[in-house]
Amino acid sequence: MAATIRDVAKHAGVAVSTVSLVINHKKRVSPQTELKVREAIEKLNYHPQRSARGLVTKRSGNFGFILTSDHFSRAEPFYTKIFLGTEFEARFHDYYVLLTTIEQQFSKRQIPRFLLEKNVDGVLLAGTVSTKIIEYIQQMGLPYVLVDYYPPSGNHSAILIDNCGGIKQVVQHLTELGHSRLAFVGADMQHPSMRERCQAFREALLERNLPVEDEVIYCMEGWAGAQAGQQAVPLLLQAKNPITAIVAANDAIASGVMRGLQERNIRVPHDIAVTGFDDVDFASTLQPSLTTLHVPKEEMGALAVRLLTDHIHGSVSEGTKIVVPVQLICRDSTVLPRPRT
Amino acid sequence: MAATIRDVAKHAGVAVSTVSLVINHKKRVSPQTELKVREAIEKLNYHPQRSARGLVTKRSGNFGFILTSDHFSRAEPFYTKIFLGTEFEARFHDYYVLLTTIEQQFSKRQIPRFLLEKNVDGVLLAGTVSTKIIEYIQQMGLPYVLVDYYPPSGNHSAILIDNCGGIKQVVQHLTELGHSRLAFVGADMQHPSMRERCQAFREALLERNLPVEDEVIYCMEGWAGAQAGQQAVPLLLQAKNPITAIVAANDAIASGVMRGLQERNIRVPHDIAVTGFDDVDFASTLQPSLTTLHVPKEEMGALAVRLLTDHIHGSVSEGTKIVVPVQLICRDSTVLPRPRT
DNA sequence: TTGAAAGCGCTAACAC
DNA sequence: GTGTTAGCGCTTTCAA
Repeated sequence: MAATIRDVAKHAGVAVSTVSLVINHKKRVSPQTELKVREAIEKLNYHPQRSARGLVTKRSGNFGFILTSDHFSRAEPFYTKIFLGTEFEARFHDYYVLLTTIEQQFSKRQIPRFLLEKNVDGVLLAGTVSTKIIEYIQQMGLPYVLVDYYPPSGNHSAILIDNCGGIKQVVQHLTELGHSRLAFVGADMQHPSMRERCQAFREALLERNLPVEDEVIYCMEGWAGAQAGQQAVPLLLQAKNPITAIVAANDAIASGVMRGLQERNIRVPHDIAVTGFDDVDFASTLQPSLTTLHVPKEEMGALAVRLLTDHIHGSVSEGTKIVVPVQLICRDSTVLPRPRT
Repeated sequence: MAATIRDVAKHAGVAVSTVSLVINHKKRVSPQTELKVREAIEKLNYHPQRSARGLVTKRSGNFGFILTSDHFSRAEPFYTKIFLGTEFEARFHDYYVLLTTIEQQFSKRQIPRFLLEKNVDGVLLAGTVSTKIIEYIQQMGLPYVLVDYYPPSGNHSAILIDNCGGIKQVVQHLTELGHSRLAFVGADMQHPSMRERCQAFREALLERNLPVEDEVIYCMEGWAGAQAGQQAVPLLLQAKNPITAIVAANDAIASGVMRGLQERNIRVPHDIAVTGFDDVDFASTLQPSLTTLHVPKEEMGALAVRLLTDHIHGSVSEGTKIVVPVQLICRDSTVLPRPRT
C-alpha cells in the first residue's frame, strides 16, 4: 500500500496539516520542518492522491475537450491535431485532457459525463458545438474556451483562425502569378470559418478591382470534403469567362477539385491553379503538391489550454479572443516546378 | 451548488446508504424505495462525484495511455489512430483515457503523474516502452495491456499485428504479378514489429524457393522514416541481379523508396514495384498510390481497452495475446492502373 | 509556525 | 430492506 499523508507526518514527526502546507507551497513553514517533511516524502515516495485532494479542493486536475462527433470522424486530421496540441500543453500545466464527442444537436441525455461528475476544471470546445452546451457550461460556472468556432451571439473566449488574412494572401499570390479569373469553392456554410473564407474571397477580389461573379463562387451544400470540390468542377467549367485559378475553402475540397480537373485532363497548375486552406498532412503528398495556408493546429490547441489556465487563475478577462495567423505555403499546384537540370 | 447524496436521501426520505445502493445497482432495495430514490435523483439532477467515489472505492474511472515520445512525434499518424481507438472504446466502458509520453529510457523522475497520483485503473502501453516502466506498473498491481510491442521477456497481455502474415501476403501478391527479384527495406530494428517483418520476408522467400540475398535486404540504422527508404535506393540499385520489386517495412519507408526511385527517373510500378505496411492516411494520396497492408489501428486501440477491462473484471487471464490480421490493399505502386477508356 | 479537528461526498460494514 | 456510522486521504479553518 502506498504511503499516505499520515505516514509522512508520522515519519517526519509533524502534524498532517504541516505536511499539507509543505506540499502546497503555502510558505508558512520553517526551513527545518520543511526539510524534515521533504525527506520523509522522498523516503516514502509519497504522492498525494488525486481523488482525495479533489474531494476537498473541488479541483480535478482535468480539462474536458468537447467536439461534435461529425467533425471528429470527418475532419479528423484537423481537429485531432488541435486535440493533441491541448494534450501536450495541458500536461505541462499538470492537467490531463478528457476527450468526448457530442452530437451536433444538444440533448440533456448526452451531456458529457465529465461535466456531470464534476471531473473537469475547465472545458475546451472545438468546431460547431451547440449553443446549448455552451450555456450549460456557463451555468456550471466552469471556464471554457472555444477553438475554431464562434457562435452568432454571446461573448466568449476563443482561439480563432485568421481566415480573412489567409484568403487574402492566397489571392495576392495568385494575382502575382498573373491570374485574374479566380473562382472559389466552399462548403459547410454552417461553420463560421467557412463563411469567413468565402466572404474574405469576395472582399479580396473587390480590393483588387477584380470582378466578383457569383457563377464562379460556389458554396456547396453539406460537408466540406473532397466530394464537394469534385462536384464543383463541372459547374466552374461552365463559366462564360474561363477561370484560371480555383481557391478552395480547405484542403479536402481542393483535393476534390484537383481530382475533378484531372479527370477532365485539365492540368494543374498549367491550365488551372488550385489552392487549399489548413495544410493538413496530405496536402504535401497530393500530386501536384498543394499550395495552401498553414494553420498551426497543435499551436491552437496549446494556446487554448493556456487561455483556459489563465482564466482559472483569473489573469485574463472573459471574452478574450486570440486570432492565430496563417502562412502561405507555395507548392506545385500554383507554381510550376522547375524542370530538373 | 450541485446536489449531494444527502440531498437526495433527504428528498426521498431514506438513508444515504440506500441511495448509494440504488446508484450502484446493488439490488437489495424494494421497488417502491428505488422509485422514490430515482425520482429524487431525477428531480435534483444528481450525479455522484467522481473524486468522492474514487476516494473510497480506489477507482478513478481513468485509463492511462503511455507512449514513448519518440513514437508520438515521429510516427504520429500510426499511434494517434491507436490512441483515438482507445478513447472511443474507453468512453463506451465509462472510462476516460489520460495520455502521456515518456522518454525511451526509464527514469524515476518521469514516471507518469497519473501513476503516482493513483489516477488510473489500468494502463495501455504502445510502442517500444522501457521494460522498467512495465515492471513498475506490475509492482503497483495495475492491470496493463501492451499495444504493438512485446518485450524480449516476460508474460504480458498484448495486442499485436500479424506482421508475418502481412509480409507473406505482400510477397505472394508480388510473385503473382511475376516478380521474382524482391528486395526489402526495414529500419529501427529495436522495434519487434520491424524485426518480425524483416524475418518474415526472408521466410516468405524461402517458402517460395526464391533466393535470399543479403545485398537486397536492408535494415537501415535509425528511425523508420522516409529518409531510411530514400537512402536505401542507391544501395539496392547496386545489386548484381537487378531487382523488380521493393518491399518496405512500413509506409513511411516506402514513400522514401518511391522518392528515391523517382529522382532517378525509375518508374513505379513500371520498372520497380513498391509496397508498404500500415496503410497510414497518406498511402492512398501518394503518387502512385501505395500498395500496402492495412493495419486496423483504431480497432487495435479498441481491442486493447476491451482486453484491459476484461482484466479488471478478471474475466481473462494475464498474458493474453491478440494478434490482429492485416489486409492487403492493392494500389498503383504494384499494379498498373488501367488506362481510361 | 505548528497541531488538532472538522469535513469534503461517497461507499461499505454492520446493526436493526 | 433500510438506517447508522466509520472512514477513504486530503485541505483548511481555528487554536495554541
